Amino acid sequence: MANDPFKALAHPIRRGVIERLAQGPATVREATSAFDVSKPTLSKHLRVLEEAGLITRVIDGREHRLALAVEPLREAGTWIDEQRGRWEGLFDAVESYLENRA
Amino acid sequence: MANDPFKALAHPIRRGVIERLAQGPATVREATSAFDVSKPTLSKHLRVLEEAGLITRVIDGREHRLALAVEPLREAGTWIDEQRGRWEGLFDAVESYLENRA
DNA sequence: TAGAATGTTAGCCAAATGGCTAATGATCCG
DNA sequence: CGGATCATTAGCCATTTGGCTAACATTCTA
Repeated sequence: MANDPFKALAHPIRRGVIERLAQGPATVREATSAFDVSKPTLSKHLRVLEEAGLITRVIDGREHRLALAVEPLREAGTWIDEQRGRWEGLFDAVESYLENRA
Repeated sequence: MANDPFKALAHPIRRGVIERLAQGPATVREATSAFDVSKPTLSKHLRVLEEAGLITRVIDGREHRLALAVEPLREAGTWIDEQRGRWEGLFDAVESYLENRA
């Protein structure tokens, strides 16, 4: 459990759902109406997001209320920032390495 | 061309290569020696990273010098930050929605 | 020049991914 | 009750992904 969040972000529809949920919680229908694929397909995408821990689900009657879970998103963002930060800390070394290693 | 960077980050080996390159440019061997898979497999992973624009390659004799290309990484990081930022801007609305919608 | 080193291509294969339809479950409402 | 609504499961299929071995191309070096 708590599957790879990067893998979950790999599909455009799933990123679209995240974008929708970032503007506020929503039901499945509200969160997915923008995408032109079948309901079962969307259901699968939601499952992937849920298993990655990126969204939470509360069942309320016949509706499922989805909400963004920021923590895994934060971790993913942090990972990216770290890599970028390290890289940008050694810009001197880079060009010389690429052009002509001593 | 300039394929989906998130998709490229979806595999742990590819993220590992990014981590290695964030510490400085490296040859293929240097960048991949930590991973216990065959050379052709690694070669494929590098191709994915390159097509996503996440790394650059300069061929120098028999060695290929790899370097991180920060720009797509920055864009991915920015996307995540934006979603998180929006979400965190409406924490009041969230709980009421989840618990009891008016 | 022969062999070692670096890396890629070609081709194969099993498993995962992403789509679909049909059917099901559960709930709301007239 | 009975139909409409919201959403999922089950099962199918084509494509993609990620791994492998074998073979090749290039370059360095003893």
